[in-house]
Amino acid sequence: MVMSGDPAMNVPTGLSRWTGFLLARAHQRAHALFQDALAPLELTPKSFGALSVIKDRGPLSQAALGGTLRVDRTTIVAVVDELERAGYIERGHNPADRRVHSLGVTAAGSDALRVAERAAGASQDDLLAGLHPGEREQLQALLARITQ
Amino acid sequence: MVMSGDPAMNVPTGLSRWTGFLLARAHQRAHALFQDALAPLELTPKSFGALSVIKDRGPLSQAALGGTLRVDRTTIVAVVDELERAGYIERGHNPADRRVHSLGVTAAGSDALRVAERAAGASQDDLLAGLHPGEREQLQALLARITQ
DNA sequence: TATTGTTATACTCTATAACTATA
DNA sequence: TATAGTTATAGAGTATAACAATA
Repeated sequence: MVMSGDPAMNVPTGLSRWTGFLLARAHQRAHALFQDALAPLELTPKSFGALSVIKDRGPLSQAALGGTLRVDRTTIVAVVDELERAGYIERGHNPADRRVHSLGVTAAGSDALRVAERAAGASQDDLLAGLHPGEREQLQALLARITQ
Repeated sequence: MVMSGDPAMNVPTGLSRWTGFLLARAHQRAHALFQDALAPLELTPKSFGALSVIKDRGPLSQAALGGTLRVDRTTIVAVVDELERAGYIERGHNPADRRVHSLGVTAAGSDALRVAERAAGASQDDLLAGLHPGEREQLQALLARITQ
């Protein structure tokens, strides 16, 4: 009962059999939608992810944040700078180890995250507009299972 | 009967609800596997895609190739250079319009594509190792439907 | 005037190397 | 010695601008 084929010619016919190409296209679209949805909040998909992790797991170090997001610690610096400049997070001190920055969300960051999550949700609805609720869950579950 | 949740903690918990983040992770993994599989053949995921399109739709112009792959025509130049240098394609002439290059696959390119497709298939099996055949088809079909 | 292919250039993203301050 | 954060730098990847040839 599963339909294969090339429903909308979205991907060059011969390439449509490669999951990698479909993933590339789907990701490209998701990223663009996400980016547009978050832009008014001074957030990028990456900084939104960082803010979300800091809110969930904070206070945590920049190294821990980078490890969670799988981003190099040198790349994390700019992301944290950006979030701090926007007033969404603070670089606190860790009395137990004065090398580390203890990242925590501010009240403004918490508010921004709530708004951003609504915007992200709307962009996700846009991305998944063609799928029924059950199909969205299926896709979500299948993707989770091929993610290393 | 659909299972949601976070089967393997592959994505930071709070982020696992965002399809975009799962797509980013899945694409990142697929790209790495694809790249490794194709490297011995002097092919990248992008040049493999180009070779595949030229084989399927050739002879065609660089502009047409770029349009199909959604890659800027200035970016296509290097991809075509690379494939030509490897001896996989030829830049032919179009008598009807002397501006365009008529791209066609060589015999060596055809052979390389066959080998590359086997390698790509193996890397795809790797990517989808955790999914049953029916689930692979489901994922494929669902991805095709959110691809613009 | 518009289009094809090309080059030069710039911009984004990200990692490596090297530094400091701590441990 | 090793680690956290930082900076400078370099390498991909890709787009914009400008050009020659051709339509």
